Amino acid sequence: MSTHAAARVAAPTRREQILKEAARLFAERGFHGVGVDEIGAAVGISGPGLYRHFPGKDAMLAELLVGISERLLAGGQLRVSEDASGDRSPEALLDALIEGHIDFALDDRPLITLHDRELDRLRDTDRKRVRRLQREYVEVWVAVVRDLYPALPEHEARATVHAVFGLLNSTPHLGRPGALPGRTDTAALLHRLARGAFGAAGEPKAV
Amino acid sequence: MSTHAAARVAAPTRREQILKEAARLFAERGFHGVGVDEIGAAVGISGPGLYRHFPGKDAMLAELLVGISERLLAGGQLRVSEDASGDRSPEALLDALIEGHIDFALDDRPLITLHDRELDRLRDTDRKRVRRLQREYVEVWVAVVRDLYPALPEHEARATVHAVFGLLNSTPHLGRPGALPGRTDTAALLHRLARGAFGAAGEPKAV
DNA sequence: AGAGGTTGTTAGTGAGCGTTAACGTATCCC
DNA sequence: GGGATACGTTAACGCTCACTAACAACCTCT
Repeated sequence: MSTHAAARVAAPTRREQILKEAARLFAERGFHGVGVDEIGAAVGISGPGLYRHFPGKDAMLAELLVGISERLLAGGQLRVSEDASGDRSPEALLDALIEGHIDFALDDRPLITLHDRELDRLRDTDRKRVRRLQREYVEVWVAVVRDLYPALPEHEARATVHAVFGLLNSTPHLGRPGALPGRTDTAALLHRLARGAFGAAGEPKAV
Repeated sequence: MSTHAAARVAAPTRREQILKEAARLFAERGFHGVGVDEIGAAVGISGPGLYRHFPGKDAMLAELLVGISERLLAGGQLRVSEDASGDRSPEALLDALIEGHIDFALDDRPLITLHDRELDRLRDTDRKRVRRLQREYVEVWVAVVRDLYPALPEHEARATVHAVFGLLNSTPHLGRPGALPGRTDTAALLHRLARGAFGAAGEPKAV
């Protein structure tokens, strides 16, 4: 709307630059471990200039966490709704969810880190909102998993989903940014691992 | 040694009380989010009284993280060395590692949280030491996994181990302390999931 | 040209917090 | 009894850091 910039690659606005750098710094040193001066320096302005774009440091974290949660949920819901006609197999649906989550975990590693690390630094209202979005996202997965493995009790399905999130979100521990042996291979490996875990949950005897 | 106390249940010394409460508080609100006054209050003394037991706040975190890493590594090495005669199957050995890690993840949830969350707050020397211990622990697992699945390339084995750690360490997300549907069942489920993931890593075609 | 909005700047303020100082008290040992 | 030691206390210091105030440069529109 307000930006009549070239429709090309959508030049990153100042706000977006700030959010991106803040995410990186928060992930590296923690919310309390990063000063506003550092965030400003990372985008070329210094210190209190940030307050032209955000009402405070908390607001940056809040916008980051709410944004992540909303995008994750929206992505999951989109993939499920694409299957509204029910023509896809439950396996394919679960694969789609896994693939989407892996894309996210590989492309936005700082955000993944923040997502379960700095949630407690939010104001009550924001924290509740993020938790709600997270819960809804989990429920999307649980529904698909239980569709695929009807014999799996609900609480086990939920615990399994949380555990698989832990597995997929391990990407920040896999070495520094470029150390991965190829994004495609890593994604494929994580996918296999996740499917293996779900399979073990749903078909215990196969172990 | 210095404590000639009753051999009974080993009455917790002040230092141990402090470490336990500090671990809980650090896990709940982050290292920088907790003040020394709070830690003191949690053990019945207030504020600077802590400095009779620790040279500083950093030292508490360092002792916690080094302690965790050492216990994890020692536990893993012990389980492997028990098999020095080689009479146990690789499967049983991997199961023993998984079981030990699960016990740890279920019994010391705050420490698990700290373990990968507050590492960067340590002084260089302590951080390097913890990283070294963590790396050695990973290598113990990698050796066992590659023994079980010789066809698995080393970097994939290592990534898989990290991912399974993420899976097992998801216990803090499984609801508040008492909400687990029975410790035994949770442990069994996590064990199945981990074995499923390893199996998928080692036998890709089975998927 | 000049008013107004946007986006910076630097200097300062006030609160929080880790740490130290100075001081009390109980216990142990001779 | 009387030091030494262990373990607390409260008061204060000093630094960091989020945030505000006051001011300046540029862009746009009439």
